[in-house]
Amino acid sequence: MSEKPRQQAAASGAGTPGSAQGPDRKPDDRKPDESRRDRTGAAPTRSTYRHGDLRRALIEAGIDLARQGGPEAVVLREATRRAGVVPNAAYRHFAGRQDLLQSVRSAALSALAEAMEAEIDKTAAIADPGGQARARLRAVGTGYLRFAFAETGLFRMAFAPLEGVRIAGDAREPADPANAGRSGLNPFQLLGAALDAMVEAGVLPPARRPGAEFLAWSSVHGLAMLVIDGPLRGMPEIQIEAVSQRLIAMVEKGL
Amino acid sequence: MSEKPRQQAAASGAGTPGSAQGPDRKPDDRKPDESRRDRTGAAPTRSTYRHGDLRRALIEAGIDLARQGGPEAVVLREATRRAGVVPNAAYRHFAGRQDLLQSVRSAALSALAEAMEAEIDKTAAIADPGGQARARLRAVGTGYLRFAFAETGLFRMAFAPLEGVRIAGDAREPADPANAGRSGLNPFQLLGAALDAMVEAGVLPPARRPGAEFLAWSSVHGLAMLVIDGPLRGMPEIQIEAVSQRLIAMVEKGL
DNA sequence: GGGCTTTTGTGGACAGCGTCCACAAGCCTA
DNA sequence: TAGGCTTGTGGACGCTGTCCACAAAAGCCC
Repeated sequence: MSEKPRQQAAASGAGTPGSAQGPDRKPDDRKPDESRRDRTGAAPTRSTYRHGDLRRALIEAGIDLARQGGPEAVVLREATRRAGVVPNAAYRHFAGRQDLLQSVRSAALSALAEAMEAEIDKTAAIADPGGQARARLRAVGTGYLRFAFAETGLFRMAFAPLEGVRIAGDAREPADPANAGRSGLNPFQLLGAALDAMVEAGVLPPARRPGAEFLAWSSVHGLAMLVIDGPLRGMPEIQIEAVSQRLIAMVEKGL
Repeated sequence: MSEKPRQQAAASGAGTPGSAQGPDRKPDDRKPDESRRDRTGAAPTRSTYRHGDLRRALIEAGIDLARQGGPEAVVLREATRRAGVVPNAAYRHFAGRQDLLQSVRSAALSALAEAMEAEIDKTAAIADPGGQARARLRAVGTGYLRFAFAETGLFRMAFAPLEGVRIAGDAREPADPANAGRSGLNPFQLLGAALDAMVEAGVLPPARRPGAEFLAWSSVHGLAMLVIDGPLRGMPEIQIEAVSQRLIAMVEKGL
């Protein structure tokens, strides 16, 4: 997993001390980004002074960085480097590093939502409504945990503290599309929807829904955190399914 | 404690751009630290070239920094500045920033354990063993959550990801005294002990203990995280007691 | 089309950070 | 008293985020 947090002064300067790519940085070595096509419809001109969609490129670079090093690996200068652009160019699209981070966070949250949706999709074939609703809740937990373990960097990015900003928004608030998966729901709304389905299918008493939501949120998120970098680190993935199974039992039995 | 807070790099450089305290840094403005007394037994000499207990001073500065800014606010140079020492001096006591952070983390963990113990102490007066055991578990949860909200910076410090280091150690492992409260137990061991007491008092079936531990860990920790910088941010503290109450009901009813 | 403004990227600079190296001051022991 | 060990100093390096002034491309209007 965490091999090398990448630069950031990390440990030793053993990697690339001075050389890097200092003086030979020319605008010509910029990679031919095709994303600018969609602006003019024509082929890109030879000159690449204008990047085309730098904002998106920076966010994608940030996601890549976050994927393999978490929030602290999202370094503004490195993102611009990958986009083939000078550091200051980022300030035309973001107020600063925090702003970039926030966009990367939204993307990470969206990725989490999609991972959960993928898991939910597998339950579509179940005919029995009650069984389907239960399987859906289980899928929510499984997707959440699987993502946390498979994409630890992105998961941490999704929940990094960031300058007094609320993360995913309350489940009762309208969803920010940037944080949502293809269904338009953010991760926590997906969980709420799963509980709604259980109530509707009659496998969860309505009176128990609020408490169940609370408990499910906390326990799934807490488990992920404890496993990722807490005392439970290194828990075998086989247990994930078992834990998700337990989750639904917990919710149904009430609290 | 801290005589001269100096200035703090904190957020942006917008505060004091240039001046700082450049050339007038003299060894004479170092505060007369009395901690070096215990080395010689005599009064400290006039010369303060030797600090006396720099390691401890740096950790304490780190705790102070973490308390009001979380892990990322623990800046090595600022810690040395507060200790009245040149940045490199830290390297005589710590391998680097990560190493300092780890020590600060241990201290934060210990503070958490002590906060929990303080809450536990309040339950000592209860006569009925079953009631006492239940109150103790409730106290564990309350103490954990209260600390998370009252000392958010330290709490985040306690659980910050740090170079592939396990945090509090497994509950089954021997306790690291540096992480423990006055009872010698770390936060998670305190929870385990509370569950043990419940089993012993006969209010928790032994077969349900493992699952209960899992659930209690995850839900309390997850709740704290979600409230601190997740979608639940800003939850009124009044609810904390209610949540702790729920926690015990949950554990007893099983999962 | 030519000249204007607006957008977007460049170049250079600054302070702060973590870290490394060589050296000096203090203390301890032979 | 001479040497050696520990601990703090001074100076440097490369990295970071951010600010400023300037230049290139694109859009707009006549």
